[in-house]
Amino acid sequence: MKFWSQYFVPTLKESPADAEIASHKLLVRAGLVRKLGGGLYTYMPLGLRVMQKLTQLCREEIEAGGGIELWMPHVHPVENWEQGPRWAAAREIMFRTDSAGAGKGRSKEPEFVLGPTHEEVITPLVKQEITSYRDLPKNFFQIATKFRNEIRPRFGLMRAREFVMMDAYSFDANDEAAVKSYFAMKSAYEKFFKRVGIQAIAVEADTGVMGGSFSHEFMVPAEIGDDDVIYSESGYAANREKATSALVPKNIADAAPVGAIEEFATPGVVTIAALATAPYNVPGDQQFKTLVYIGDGKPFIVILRGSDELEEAKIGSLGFTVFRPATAEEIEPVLGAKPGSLGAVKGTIKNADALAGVFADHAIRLIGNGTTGANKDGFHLRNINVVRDLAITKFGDFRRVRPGEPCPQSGQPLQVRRGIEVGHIFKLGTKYSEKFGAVYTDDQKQSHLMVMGCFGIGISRTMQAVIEQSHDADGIVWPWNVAPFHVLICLLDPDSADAMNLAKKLATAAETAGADVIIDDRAERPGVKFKDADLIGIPLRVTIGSKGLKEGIVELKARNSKDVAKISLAEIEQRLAAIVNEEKRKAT
RNA sequence: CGGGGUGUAGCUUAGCCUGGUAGAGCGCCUGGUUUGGGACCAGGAGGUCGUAGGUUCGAAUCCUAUCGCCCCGACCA
Repeated sequence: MKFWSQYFVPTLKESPADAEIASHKLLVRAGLVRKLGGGLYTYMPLGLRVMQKLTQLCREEIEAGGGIELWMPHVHPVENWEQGPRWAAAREIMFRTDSAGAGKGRSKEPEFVLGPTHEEVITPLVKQEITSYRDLPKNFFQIATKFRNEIRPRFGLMRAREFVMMDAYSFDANDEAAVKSYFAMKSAYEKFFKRVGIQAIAVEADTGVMGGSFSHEFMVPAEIGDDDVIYSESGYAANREKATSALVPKNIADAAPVGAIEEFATPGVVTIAALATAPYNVPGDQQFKTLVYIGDGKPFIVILRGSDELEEAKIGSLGFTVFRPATAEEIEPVLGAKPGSLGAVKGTIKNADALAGVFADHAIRLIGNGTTGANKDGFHLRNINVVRDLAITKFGDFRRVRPGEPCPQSGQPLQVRRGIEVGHIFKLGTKYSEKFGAVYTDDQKQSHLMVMGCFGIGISRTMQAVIEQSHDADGIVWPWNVAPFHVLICLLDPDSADAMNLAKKLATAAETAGADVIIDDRAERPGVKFKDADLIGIPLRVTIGSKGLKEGIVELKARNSKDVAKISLAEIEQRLAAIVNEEKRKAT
């Protein structure tokens, strides 16, 4: 048991000026964290207790799902990252350092990075240690600090530059086994979030180059979330980056040409909207929108309906390591016109050979014959037929889904809501094992690449997500399993030896039943103690007051209820133990 | 990185527009009265007004630069 007067729970009456959302304010007000700098937080004693509980729950479920815990360095030699597949894409968010600060004296300074995640460490380790199919599958995990130099940290622990994450890495002999590992982890995640006492739904997530449906994010529904979840009543749920709809029928017939291409002057018209108004009157959904990107140094084109938005993440499926929108200066020499008059009609592209490809969204088939830029400033072309006229390399899904479109599984209207990503599971395949040479020998003496998966749970972010999902006007309402303490004994008259003895006796009874107990023995007025008790959100409160003692009772109150039960001194020990046992049972 | 905002005591802030002795509430310390939902009274400590320049007789206030923080966007392995 802990005594509040000797512990450290610095609660605040007022919200800090730099916190905007409820969970961030409560984190600080309840004395769980303090800020050092943007995205950098100290876990105060109470916050650390919550983190430790989350960590232990996570450890138990990941182990039950096949994980083996280890601990890797957070300082990584840069060579590991240079050898890996995503150095170019990841380096921007990595903290970089050298071995000795300034290190001016030496010509060659070893260089290090702080680990944002550990594929580049675990894969070489496994390559070194595992060479036989007999040692597979293996799934290693750690629960440790991660460093990411986020461009914009947000909302306290929600997106921090240093944070705590569980990261697991599975190694399997083949694809089938890797899928098995993947779903074992998915089920471990579901059990973990259930035990935490938080509603987290698995949604399909962007898989980048892998394709298929082998990435899921675990989302906590919340308005302040960073991600949009697209879902339908039928159970379909996907991150907007990944979501599709049944807007375009699967076997839509290609439209026949309606006539010869006609060029027409559109002076000053450089937007979809402008072309949609008089005198042109070409509706957005009859225009071809031509976007130019630079992928790994080469320009490429994406064609969408004028009325659609590009979902940039979906470009990831094209296989470029890094990509970005092209600038007007980069576009003109390739297409021959400035943005606003661009098109992908065969023969109009000034330097078609420079292009890495022309990728078209399926939805342009709905246009059939439409209008697009002429690659000549101030001119557009009409009667452009998708099949006959456009220089398409490949069709794909690149558009951003809109709410109301039919669900790809059930046809019901899609809906959207915000979510906080608290976990992500990913079937990696052989992307890393290839780079690092992680191979094993099978029972036929054949060498094969190991098939990998990687899995993450944001532990510190989950702490805040719990608060975001479970609080009221007075403070936090901790679910039993992650509460920093289960029972708060509110000692209104700490100077009374009888009251103190009773508090200790009840604390012992609750502890014996399996609860963590804190006794508020501060020399504060009752109002202060009650306010603080609600603020820090301990599930069970026992109030020992001199009035009650005269009547021979103490009071029992649950944080998530308004009811106050008066229990006689004769019964209280037993009742308290019984309630603790019941709460433990409910929380599993 | 673009846009916006902001920086005054441990915390929340007023003052800035219109330059002239830096103010309040909370918290803290001392004493007293209180004691079941953030008590009251009296006294007290605590601020180079983010930093550096500049303008001025005089700068928290005006100007410039710079740094930090917050929000929106972009970005997000």
